[in-house]
Amino acid sequence: MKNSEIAEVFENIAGLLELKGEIPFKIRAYQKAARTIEHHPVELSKLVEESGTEALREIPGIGEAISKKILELLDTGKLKYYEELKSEFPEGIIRLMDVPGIGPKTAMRASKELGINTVEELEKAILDGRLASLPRMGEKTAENILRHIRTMKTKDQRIPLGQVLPVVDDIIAELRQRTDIRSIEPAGSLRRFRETIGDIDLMGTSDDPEGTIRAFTQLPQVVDVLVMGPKKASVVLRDGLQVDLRIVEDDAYGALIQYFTGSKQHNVVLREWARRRGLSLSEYGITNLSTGEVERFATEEEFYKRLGLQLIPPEIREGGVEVELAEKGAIPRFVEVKDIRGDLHVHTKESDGQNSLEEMAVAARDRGYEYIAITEHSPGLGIARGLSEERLRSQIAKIEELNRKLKSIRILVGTEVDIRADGSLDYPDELLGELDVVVAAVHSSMNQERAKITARVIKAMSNPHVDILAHPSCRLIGEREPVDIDMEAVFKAALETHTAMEINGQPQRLDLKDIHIQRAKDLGVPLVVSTDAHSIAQLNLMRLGVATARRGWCEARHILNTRPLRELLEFCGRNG
DNA sequence: GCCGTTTTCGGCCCGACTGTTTTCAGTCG
Repeated sequence: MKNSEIAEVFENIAGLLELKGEIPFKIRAYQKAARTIEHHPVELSKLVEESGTEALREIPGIGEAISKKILELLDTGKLKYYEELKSEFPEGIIRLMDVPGIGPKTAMRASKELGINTVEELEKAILDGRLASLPRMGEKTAENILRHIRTMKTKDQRIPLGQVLPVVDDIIAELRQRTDIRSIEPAGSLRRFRETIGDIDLMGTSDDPEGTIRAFTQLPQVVDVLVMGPKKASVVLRDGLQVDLRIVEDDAYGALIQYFTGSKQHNVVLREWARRRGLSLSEYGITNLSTGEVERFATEEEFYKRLGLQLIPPEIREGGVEVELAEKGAIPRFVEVKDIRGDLHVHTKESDGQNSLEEMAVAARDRGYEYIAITEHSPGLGIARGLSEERLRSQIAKIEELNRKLKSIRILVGTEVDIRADGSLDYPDELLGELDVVVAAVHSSMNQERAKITARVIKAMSNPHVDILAHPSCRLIGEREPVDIDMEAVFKAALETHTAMEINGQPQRLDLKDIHIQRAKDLGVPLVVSTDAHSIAQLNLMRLGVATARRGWCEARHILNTRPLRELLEFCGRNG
């Protein structure tokens, strides 16, 4: 049983306990365990297999009772406690609580008194006025719930990060132009670079909050203003995205951005931690519980510092071990975009890219890179104008010529060679041997069963010419599920065959994903961060790839393309 | 149900909003 499935069971148990009216702390314990398991970098089945059943207890938030339940789930695929709990309630009732505005109390009353157990039945009961007749319910509440049901139906809940970033950049640029806003930055899951985003949260400081808020609600891309007060507004953009802007006073900025960056779980852990030390945290500052005195903070750094903690990078604020480590000063400096010395996966016009070879190389040079690998598709990918052997040979010649011309950057001859269904590669070994960098990737037969696709990919990695496995899971966020591959086996093969795993910065890919990156890093698997750019502009996706690496706790030393050219070529088995 | 530089028992994050109530329950982030 996978971690995500185990987490779902505990999430559901928490929901059922809420309906039952259990004490909130028990409910929170299950919720916390679910979150922790969901973000755990190692499959618990592997963990138990390799380190024994006791290893579960080491995970924070997992004690005796929950570890027993995990073992039962791993052994039998079922959990007696969960089955019994489910049987106490009508089927499907916890889904009612997915509707904003419906909590456990309302869900129970609706079910008991009105026989409502699905969202459809709920909608009907609102329309014929039955819901409003319940105690503490009224016309207005019912109407709001109905509105939420309708938006749930039309709106995709979460949007891929990459779609949101350019929108945010635009808004920030316009606000800077039109108002006297001083600092402005995103908070929330956007600042943490989660792979999908719900709403956009922006925070800033300004001498004229009201004027700034007004200008914000009047931006051309705004179609609807939901809330507008003196310090805060919520608007809806043309594409349906909701954006909140909050203007705060300078000396409150630190505590507020900390609070709104989250994650929720991180804040809970941080507040529990502070409470044990006699401090109470809120979005306004830090209260000393014995004196009642409140301290305010202009920056987040000061806020964490007052708690005796390192500044915790937003990317890892998930409510795991980060607070504990920050206390010991044990959070390392994570990789940054400026550490990256080159991009190892880009396309040009020759295959399915938009810019010429020289344009890409010059753009890379202008970014300050030392090297860039041109990695076109191979012939098997006809749809992407994959290069025939002859065309690849002629590209090698062109690159050699360009290398003589452009002095300050080294263009590496590469390929993104297709891994065929049987694990063989789409170019002969002899030709692959002439290249500086060989990136291999799966682009077809993605629904092969687990054992088959795992063996296929490992076979390709075992080819001595292959240096990097690109987008290992092949997922497209919100569009295509990852292939069913044994990632742990792939990582072990990577160690044996000296193959690097790619962290692909394309917004719909972000592949490897955060928890796999963390696991690969812990195992010592070499990693690269690449953009898979199909245009000059996409070279900027490096920031997404790097943020994803940071979510996997990577330092520069874990990332191959932070190394100088000579070391990189050594890894690839070339001598420069 | 979890956890321990106050505790192996008795705590457990904090504040705001909304609509329904006449002082607050329920929900949310």
